[in-house]
This record gives sequence, C-alpha cells and structure tokens, in this order.
Amino acid sequence: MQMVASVMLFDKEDSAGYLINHLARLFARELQDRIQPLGIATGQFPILLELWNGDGLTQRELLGEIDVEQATLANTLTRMERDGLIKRTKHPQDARAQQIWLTDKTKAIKADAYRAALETNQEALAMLSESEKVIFLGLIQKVIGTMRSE
Amino acid sequence: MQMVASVMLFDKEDSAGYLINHLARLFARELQDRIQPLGIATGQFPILLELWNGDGLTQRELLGEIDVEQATLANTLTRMERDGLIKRTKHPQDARAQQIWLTDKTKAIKADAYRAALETNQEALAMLSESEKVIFLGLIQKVIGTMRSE
DNA sequence: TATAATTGCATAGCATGCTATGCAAATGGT
DNA sequence: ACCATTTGCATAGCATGCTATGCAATTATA
Repeated sequence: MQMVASVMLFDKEDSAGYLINHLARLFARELQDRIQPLGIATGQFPILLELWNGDGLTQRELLGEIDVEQATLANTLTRMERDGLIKRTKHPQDARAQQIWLTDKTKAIKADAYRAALETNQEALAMLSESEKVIFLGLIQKVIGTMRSE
Repeated sequence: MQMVASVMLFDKEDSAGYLINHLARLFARELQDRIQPLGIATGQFPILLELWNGDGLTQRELLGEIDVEQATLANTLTRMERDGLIKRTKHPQDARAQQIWLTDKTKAIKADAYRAALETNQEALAMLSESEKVIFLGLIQKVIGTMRSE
C-alpha cells in the first residue's frame, strides 16, 4: 500500500480516454434528468432527432445517420415501440423492412426535447468562452475523425 | 418525409453532448480491442489503475478515487473476483468492509495494460499538435469541473 | 430458373452504468 | 446500556451498447 508519485506511469486525469468517458457519463446524466419528465431516454435521443427531421425511414436508413451498431438500434427501437414513442409499419416494397414513424406523443415533445439538449450543452460549456467552445467542438470532431478511420 | 435545412433547430454534429458520447464509445472500443487479450475489460481499468498504485483498499476507499456509483463499483468488483482479477479479504477492523487485492494475474499484466492505454490515447490524438493536445485535455477538464459542480 | 450471396432485422448473451432499496455492522447521542 | 443514525456493501431492475449469430426476404449469378 505504498506508492511514489514519480513512479506513476499513468495519470488518469491526463488520459484523454478516461476524461472523455467521465465527461460522457456526466452529459448523459444531465440530459437524462432533463428529458425523463418528457418520457424519453438518452439513447432514444439520436433516433428522435432523425425522425423529427422526417419520419418513415427504415431501420437501415436510420442506421446510416446514427453511430451505433445495428443490434443496438433494433433494441432501442423495440423499447421505444413498447413505450409508445414510435410505430413500425411494413415497408410497401420490401417485406424484410419496416418504416418507422413518430407517434403523437413524440411529435408533441419535440420543442421541449430540443430545449433540454440545448440547455444541457449550454450549461456544460458555460465556463468556456465562445472561441473555446468552437475550438473544443473542432478538436472533438477531429479526434472522432481520426478514430473512425482506424 | 421532408425537411428543410434552414429549419433544423439542432445539428448533432455540433452538439457537445452528442459528440462526446460518440467519442467515448470510440475510445472504449479501441481500448477494449487492446486489453481484451490481457483478459481485462474497460470498466475494470480504472479500478486496476488504482490497485496498481497500491492495493488493500476497501471498496469505499476505491470509490473515492473512481468516478462511478457505489453499485457500479460493487458489481464490477464481483465480476473481477469471478474472473480471478482481484481477491477480497475481510477487513481486520470493520466486519462490514473488505480489502481488495490484486492477484498474480493482474500484477503480471500491469505493464502491458499501461501500454495499451497509452497507445490508445496516442493514436486517438495523433492528428493533434502537442499544443492542441494540451488545450484539448484542459478544455475537457474544465467542462468536467463545471458539470460536477451543478 | 435454380442456387448462391447479400440484405434487413431480430435475438442471445454480456459488460457497463444508473437509481432505488435493503441490511448488517459500526457509531453517536441520551 | 440503549436506540437512532450512519456507514459499507449487496442486490434488483433497468437502459445503453457491444459482438456473435440466426433467419427470412431479396438480389445476383451460373
């Protein structure tokens, strides 16, 4: 149970991976607190964002817009249908596929949900200057680009 | 199924929360690929980092160093014990508590595991200049600080 | 036009993480 | 000494995300 600081090979507080993971969980919790009253959850958010831009997409089409695996999307959609957040209808041309539609419930909360997400981001970045915010987003996008093409 | 770009209230590619979540998953997958051969998983990493600095801690003491909830830690420790990554012994002074110890297995992989984490970070940030790396980590830390105190 | 390959989804099984809750051991106050 | 509170940990139940696998419908090929 002894340690010497100079021997530490790795400080998690200076590890990009560790910090990003921690920050992602803080964001998720904050957003969850804000959207739970609307009856939706964090993992459903990206899907709803797509559908609010226009629904009737197939799962495959949705998948092209959202950065999760197919199985993750399928499971989330199942929960959303269970909770009355979406409807699935047979695709007219392809018997394997289904079209995914918003329900009245999710149509109704669009504005509140956007506000929740915007406020979460705003509060999180509140201590950054405008230029820092731009730099921050730019750096994240750059690292994502690096990691996606590995 | 129509949309007009000018009407979009929210672009997820400019949302800090969305980007951070995506990046965190990319990091997790990259790290997982590297440490799976060592017989460990991503959620165990912060715990092992602590224990490699000195073991024999109680769960409570570990919790003070790691940014997860108590129940999350307890569950992860249970899996680690199951997999022979740690041992738990009764605390000599407190019958409620246990001390947590590394096993030969986890002692042996320390260097490889550090290397895996360092390489993950290095590759992820490879497209950033040295000063950008410093700025990036600093901004993340700043946002974490903001969100923790809300 | 059969058959092979591909595509669209679903399911199984797991890890990580959360909130809520329970419980026994320890501590504090009277 | 007693009882109330606090502490340390475990468990239940859930969402999110992953890999691996299966399967039916479609498409491409021989």
